[in-house]
Amino acid sequence: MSDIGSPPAYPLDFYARPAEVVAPSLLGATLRVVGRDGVVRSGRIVETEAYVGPHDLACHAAKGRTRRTEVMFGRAGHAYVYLVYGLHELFNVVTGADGEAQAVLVRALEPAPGTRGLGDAGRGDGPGRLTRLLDIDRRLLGAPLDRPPLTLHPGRPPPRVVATPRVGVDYAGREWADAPLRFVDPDSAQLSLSLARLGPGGYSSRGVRDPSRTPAT
DNA sequence: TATAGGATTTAC
DNA sequence: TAAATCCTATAG
Repeated sequence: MSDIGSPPAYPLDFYARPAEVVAPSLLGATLRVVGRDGVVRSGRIVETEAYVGPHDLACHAAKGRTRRTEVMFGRAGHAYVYLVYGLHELFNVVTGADGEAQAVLVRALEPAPGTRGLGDAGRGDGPGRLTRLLDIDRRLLGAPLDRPPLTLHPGRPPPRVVATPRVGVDYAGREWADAPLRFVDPDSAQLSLSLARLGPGGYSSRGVRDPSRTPAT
């Protein structure tokens, strides 16, 4: 099998940096999966979130080291996949030094031409949608990202990157709920939430509190 | 053992 | 606006 047309996968030490550094650097990268049916599916990442460790109250590692979060406390560059709401598999990459328990959640990607899911899954604009599209589930928990069936490859970085608060973590308290740890390519049409353009170079995300306004209590 | 709630998506 | 659906964490 030839891999001509795509650069080699990132080495595992690429991920051994802080999550808030790795997360924006993954925008534009290509995530590739060999599905259970042997079909190769891939897409260009356009939205990520950083979960920076046990002190981050939105991070699963804040609950301590459990069987579910065990892989987060391990080596960078491995997959942390878990089930939310009893329905959706969410895909993360472990980052940072050993034991720091950080991860980057991949929230949206643009499907590569020809990439389609097993059923009718054809969209990549959401953390649950993209895993269904690429056939990612917990069978890949702990899998390294530098070899099949799961690989991440350098791609064309977006011209701009916008940071916003993370989605769905209001329970974590204001400090962590408001921290700008979500990174998006604002020029992509495949984001999990739409961005409203404010002006040249200025963006605000729907659902994101405007700092110039008084926060609702 | 029982119960509540979640890094979401979809349908009514 | 609520259901779908199951795993984890916490309480008893």
